[in-house]
Amino acid sequence: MSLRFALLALLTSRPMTGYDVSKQFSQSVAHVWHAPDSQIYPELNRMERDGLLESAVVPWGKKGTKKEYAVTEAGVEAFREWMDSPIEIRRQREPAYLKAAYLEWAEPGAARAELEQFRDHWTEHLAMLEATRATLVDRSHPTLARRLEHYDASQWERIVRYKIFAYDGLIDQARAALNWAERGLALVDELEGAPVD
Amino acid sequence: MSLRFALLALLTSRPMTGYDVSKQFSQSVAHVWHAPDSQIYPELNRMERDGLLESAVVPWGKKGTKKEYAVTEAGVEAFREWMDSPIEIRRQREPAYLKAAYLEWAEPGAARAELEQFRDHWTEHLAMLEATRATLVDRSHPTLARRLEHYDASQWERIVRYKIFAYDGLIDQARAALNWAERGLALVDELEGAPVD
DNA sequence: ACAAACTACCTATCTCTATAGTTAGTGGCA
DNA sequence: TGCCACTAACTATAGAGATAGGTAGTTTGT
Repeated sequence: MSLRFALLALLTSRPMTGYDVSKQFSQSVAHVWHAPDSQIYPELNRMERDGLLESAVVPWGKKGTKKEYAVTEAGVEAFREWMDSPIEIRRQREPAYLKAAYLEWAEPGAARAELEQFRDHWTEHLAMLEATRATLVDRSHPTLARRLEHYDASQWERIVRYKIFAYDGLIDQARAALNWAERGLALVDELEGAPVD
Repeated sequence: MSLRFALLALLTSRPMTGYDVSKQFSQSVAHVWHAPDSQIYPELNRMERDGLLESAVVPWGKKGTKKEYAVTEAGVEAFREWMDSPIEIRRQREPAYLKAAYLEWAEPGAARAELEQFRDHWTEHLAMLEATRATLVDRSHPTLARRLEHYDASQWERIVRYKIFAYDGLIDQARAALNWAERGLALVDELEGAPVD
């Protein structure tokens, strides 16, 4: 159900076509709620059917058209209602930690490769999060900039601080994961002997 | 797909009935990979069909019977193969962080309630993880104790250290989440004014 | 003039998850 | 004897999500 609200969150910044949504999504909301375009298009349709969005057909080139979605009053209301209702707690589901608990079954080389892959993934992810956070701090983030236009300047600080707060949480998680992977690599070296090469 | 391997991991400690699995599961493997019994029973059947498990019918009381599952050679092989293959990276999907990014839409009271609920959940979860970690350190964890029986004492240290390592990672994540929630509550107070009460 | 890359918008299928049941025997106790 | 909690093992169903396609028009470069 969160996908619906992730899309509403994005569309409150400005009306967009499905294609825009699926592109913008991967650069912002997807950092907290990933979804592929094959989920986005049908969900936009359902949201229009449910009255949360309304669409206008916009010409594109000579023959082409595209559909631009805008959030309706009902959509804003639904989003606000979701924001004010308690969050669902997600259950732990982490293949990396599952594997870590049974690492005595793995070949030392495979154990090392896993942890390195995990470390590299989080290193990259962390860099992306920090870069995005920086564009929030200096307000150059395109979606944020568009969003602030609807508000009085007195509200800007408040809006930006919440977004930075969310990224700070993601960055903490990424740092913790990274640090854990490093310790894991040291542990494998200690228990299995340093790699022979 | 990880459920299958989570079950295999648990069943390598000793043969169990479906019921035992679903009970033990919630106290150990579920900390890294949660699943309800309605997923466990059908998956055990499929695993038997695929030759990873074999079952023996055991009498229970006067008329009752139960089915005890044991991991087959093929099951051990499949588990080892999974352990040696690269992990799938999970995509971010965190409703709490999604909401946090748009907290300017929430009523201050609702924002506080969310963060308090999140904090309380992680406080409780952290306590459970730390308690479980302690039973690994002193080797009183029942599943661990049964598992160690199959191994030479020289291997015990190695096996236990990996399990503690996994819990250390989970504990780090829980601490980071908790700390983030506390900072969030302070931020709400700063931006929306302290609660009137 | 043509290809390649990009914009736009889906569809199909399979698996995974969540939620909420059902049926039946066991063991204890009042 | 009846009741209740527990053990045991599912089933049914709907919705979410992953993966892998497809089709058609547009823009840009050669």
